[in-house]
Amino acid sequence: MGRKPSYDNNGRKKGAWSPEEDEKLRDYVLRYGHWNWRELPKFAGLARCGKSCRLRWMNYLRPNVKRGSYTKEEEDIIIKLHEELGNKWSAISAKLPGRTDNEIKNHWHTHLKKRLNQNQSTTNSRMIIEQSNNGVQSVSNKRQEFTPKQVAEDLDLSQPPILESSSSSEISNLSYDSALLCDMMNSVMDDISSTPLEPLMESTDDFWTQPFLADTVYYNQNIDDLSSPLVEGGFLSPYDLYYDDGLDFFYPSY
DNA sequence: AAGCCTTGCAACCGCGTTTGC
DNA sequence: GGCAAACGCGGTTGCAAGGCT
Repeated sequence: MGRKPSYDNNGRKKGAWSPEEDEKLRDYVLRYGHWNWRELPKFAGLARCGKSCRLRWMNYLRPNVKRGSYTKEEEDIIIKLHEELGNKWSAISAKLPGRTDNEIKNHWHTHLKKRLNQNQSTTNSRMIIEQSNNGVQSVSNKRQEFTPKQVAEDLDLSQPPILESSSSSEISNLSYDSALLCDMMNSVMDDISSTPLEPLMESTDDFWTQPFLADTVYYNQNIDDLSSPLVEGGFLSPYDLYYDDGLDFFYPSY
């Protein structure tokens, strides 16, 4: 998948990345970090623009980027966070360890949005059928559209423990409209109420709020494996490296 | 088997924000 | 405060793979 490799007017390569390019970029960033994306490709020996390098690193090469299918828990978190944050994909990805904003955005457009739309249309269809059967139209039934946000608000998703403890008698007291909405979101709600989101989110904050630290940790673990001399690796060091005790990043010394 | 259509996702593009001078 | 460069984000596009006819 992806785009055909091509070159822009400046002779910079566009399109799909080759394994060799990936290797160059990965090795370079693991060695030196992303000190300046614009200049980085020159030093790394890549005929790419900095933006392209950054994107490739962030979405594909970065250590701990999780590939593969989403778990239901992850999908539920995305749905819930999308209700709260809208299309703030980077904010959503910050709560999902190993998932990138681009990946979440793609997954949303190709899977989750579709799934929600199906649930929505199913619910609306059921309402129409039941209305015609009963000949009854309550005020709440007149609502044209049922967005997940409305459901979340109606059912107070911010307090899952209450839902978890809801008894069947309580549910029976809900209005006709709310019951249908409940039905629509049941699968989502079950997971949200039974999955403690906060600990998961808290546990991921440390990693995601310190992405470069994570890179550096990876670097520290693997620097010895990159045994070839820097210049032999096909790229140039932008600076002489040195560590300041107690600091976790590099200082350039031009 | 061949052509067309749909799907999934990598990558690009434009623009707003942040940072440094 | 103003400006330019760099960064980061979100929307959009392009294309390969698989499904369908």
